[in-house]
Amino acid sequence: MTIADARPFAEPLDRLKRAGLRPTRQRLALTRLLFGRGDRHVSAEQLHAEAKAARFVVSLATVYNTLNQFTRAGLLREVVVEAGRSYFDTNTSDHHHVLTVATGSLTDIPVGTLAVSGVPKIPEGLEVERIDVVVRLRPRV
Amino acid sequence: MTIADARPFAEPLDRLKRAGLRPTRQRLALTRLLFGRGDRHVSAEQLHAEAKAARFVVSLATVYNTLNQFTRAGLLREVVVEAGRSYFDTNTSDHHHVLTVATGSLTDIPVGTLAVSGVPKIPEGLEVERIDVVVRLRPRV
DNA sequence: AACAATATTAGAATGGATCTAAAATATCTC
DNA sequence: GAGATATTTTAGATCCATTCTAATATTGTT
Ligand SMILES: [Mn+2]
Ligand SMILES: [Mn+2]
Ligand SMILES: [Zn+2]
Ligand SMILES: [Zn+2]
Repeated sequence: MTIADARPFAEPLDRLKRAGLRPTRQRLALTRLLFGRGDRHVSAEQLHAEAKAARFVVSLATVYNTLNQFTRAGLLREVVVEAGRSYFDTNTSDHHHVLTVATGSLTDIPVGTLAVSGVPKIPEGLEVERIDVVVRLRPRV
Repeated sequence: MTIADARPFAEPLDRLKRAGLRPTRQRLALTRLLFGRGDRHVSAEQLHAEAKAARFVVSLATVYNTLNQFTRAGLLREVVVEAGRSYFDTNTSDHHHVLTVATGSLTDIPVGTLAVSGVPKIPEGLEVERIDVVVRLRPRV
């Protein structure tokens, strides 16, 4: 067991500090909710509701600010699955997703499982930032 | 040259009729704009502006209605690349996309070029509806 | 403690998308 | 073609996720 395992919040907070974000009460509470229980895919509204349920009142504006700052700092990844709603993913590794359209539930495909081949030549001056793969599921007919 | 080549609007309109949609003036005009010049990826706002520029005034509500009806009828495919905006794709074949994030421009990857392997087992009662792949490009550092 | 920098917040504003319900148009029946 | 019926179009209202504003609060520094 490493020190990181024993203090699961230490690493994100270190990265926060390195990103120039002060460890405020709000950011600490949201960090605990986000990173306290394994990989998650949450919307801003969901996280806001969770904070309220945990008796930690934080404004929706701060939830959005924090999620966007964390994303810019590389602590989170934004996943867009349908127009008008985005999920924030605590798993920032290079992985892909399965979306059950009917329920809106999003799950990870383990890293290294799914592979993409035959990516076309990229125009001069540009490079691949990321490849997003979403496997969309529907009820079997 | 086949008859379909000579009458490029005939096929979409036939499909429209088969889908139970009356060929109204608005739907005809939008069909011409959508399918008149090769594969396209347009937003509702864009199409609305194009109609206005072509001196065919149509309400934004009708543009949305039409795009959604066409999508349900299989004439168009909806592509979600960023939260808050969706594109309608006149290419309904099984293909993938390259997104230049900085400009928002979306281009097709030719069918058969890009391949996805290692899709995980799908839970009982569900099946793959579609696999969306978006190659996101950024300026080279 | 004093000060400057940064963060939080309520509420307003934005913008894409959908809804409403009344007027217009298309199709059907005779 | 006339009249009846079904569908479509439309302006404007409404929705809803997200961002913005600008006033207040907290944080880090000296
Ligand atoms: Mn964002
Ligand atoms: Mn839609
Ligand atoms: Zn994920
Ligand atoms: Zn396409």
